[in-house]
Amino acid sequence: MTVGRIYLTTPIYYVNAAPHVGHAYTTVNADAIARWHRLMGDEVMFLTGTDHHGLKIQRAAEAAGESPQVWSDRNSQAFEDANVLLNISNDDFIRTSEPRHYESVAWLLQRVKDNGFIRKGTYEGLYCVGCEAYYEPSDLIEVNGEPNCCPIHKRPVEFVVEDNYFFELSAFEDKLLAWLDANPDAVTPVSKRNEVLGFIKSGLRDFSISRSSISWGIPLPWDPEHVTYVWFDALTNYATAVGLGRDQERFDHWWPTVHHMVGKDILRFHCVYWPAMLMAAGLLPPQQINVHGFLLIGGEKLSKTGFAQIYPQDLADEFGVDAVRYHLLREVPLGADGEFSHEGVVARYNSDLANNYGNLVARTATVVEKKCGGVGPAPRADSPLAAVAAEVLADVSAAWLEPLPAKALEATWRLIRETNAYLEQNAPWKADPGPEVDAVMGDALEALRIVTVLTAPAMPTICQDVWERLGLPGQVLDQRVPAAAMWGGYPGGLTVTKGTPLFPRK
RNA sequence: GGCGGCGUAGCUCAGCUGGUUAGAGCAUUCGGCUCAUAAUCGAAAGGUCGGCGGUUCGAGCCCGCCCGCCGCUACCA
Repeated sequence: MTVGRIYLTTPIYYVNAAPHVGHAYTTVNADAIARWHRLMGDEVMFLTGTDHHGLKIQRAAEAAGESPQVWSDRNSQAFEDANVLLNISNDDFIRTSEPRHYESVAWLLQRVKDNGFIRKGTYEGLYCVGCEAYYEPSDLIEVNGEPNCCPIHKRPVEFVVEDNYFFELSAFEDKLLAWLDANPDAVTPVSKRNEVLGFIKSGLRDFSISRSSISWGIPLPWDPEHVTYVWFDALTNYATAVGLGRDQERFDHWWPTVHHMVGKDILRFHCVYWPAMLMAAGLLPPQQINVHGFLLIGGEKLSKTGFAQIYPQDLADEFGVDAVRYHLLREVPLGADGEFSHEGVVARYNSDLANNYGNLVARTATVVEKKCGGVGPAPRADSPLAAVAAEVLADVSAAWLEPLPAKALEATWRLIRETNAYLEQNAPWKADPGPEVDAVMGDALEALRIVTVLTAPAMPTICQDVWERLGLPGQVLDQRVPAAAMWGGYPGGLTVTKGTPLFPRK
């Protein structure tokens, strides 16, 4: 299966907090998928970025005595730094405070309004002056016998009526259901798709898209007294980056090949609001939205266990960037929540990386050195490993496209295990140098070559290292699957280098 | 309350439209090997497939009830 062209996104991260493993989880998964598609020869655009608007940012900036622009841009840099650290291959990095985004948001809003899906209305709510925010009655608490108090400021909220513009989400129930019905894979995994369906079927209500009480945001084109409130601002970033309203040709090139990678907390906005907004503008909804769960530490959501936060830099210092990437991709499959622990990282690092992959490279190189004069022989066309490799390639390819990186890596490791067993069975270290030993070692080298191609999206740097140890020229990332992962690609006659352990045991 | 999902070896999980002795990885035990990062290979052990009842020639997979756990139930980024 070839996709041909794909536009991948991560959410834009709110610059209110520093990047942690949760962000890394989403971003690394999206990155590996993007790299897999490049390996397939697909034309790929991969976007990530940061969300700069909203009251929290405005407040935090004020508290710091800075403009929201300066404050948010500085915090945004931390996310760019994290991307560099984690070897993220994004083609663009968007900030919602950029002029291009203001242009695209204004264009989209005007278009939706012209199509008749934005109306003026009044937003009535319980407003806390201290928070400058509205609350739902269920959020309020009782303080000293006084009901309806703000949970933060512990004082009564006020009933306020504010002029707002509303997006007529209610007009899109049928269209959204029809879209999901016609595109069973539009939302993955199925459990999340069901949630979306349930939500839509329960009835959709229009939502407010503007605020006149906030100044840090994008003004509405037809009423500059209001700034855009959340949805049209944040979600539109995906369209901004490919030129919505500014470069029609470019936009048409990439839309709607877009695949969004999002956490389950923002599922509804991406699977209901966003498609409806696009439809309202006469545009097509996203091709796919991949919803993942949360990393848990001791059963608790990462972001809520403040003291227990783990930062990518610390993990990278201890295990190396590629090992961290591998772990994030392999340990918790996309979809459900999963436990993240230091012990878990160590265990998987030792078993998968040090004992299996790293050690296979080491033992193979040593035997080639001792029995083949350090020159890697060519594999046999009819090697028993050839059939395994073919199955693995098929499984791995399918898994990356689901997309389930964890499943893809698990399938890849099968070839590593089979190769270790193959070496055991043939025990080339016992035999005298000759055609038999050459054949076995050629097979092992070929299996390693294939494993390394298939693993490159997950661990680009280590795999390039292995690529060179095998004596192969060029860049592993320049290889193209499936051709480059088919049996028989190792030419033989190349100098094999052992080198130091790729993954020293912990 | 409503809607949805989950509960399978010590741990993390696979098990498509029901069909011979229920699978994988890790962990454990035993044995082999010694090329390798005390890595690796083989074998074994380990499960009343949450419980009860039903449909069926036959159910982990279908139906009903029960127990336990979780998610969503909107303008919070």
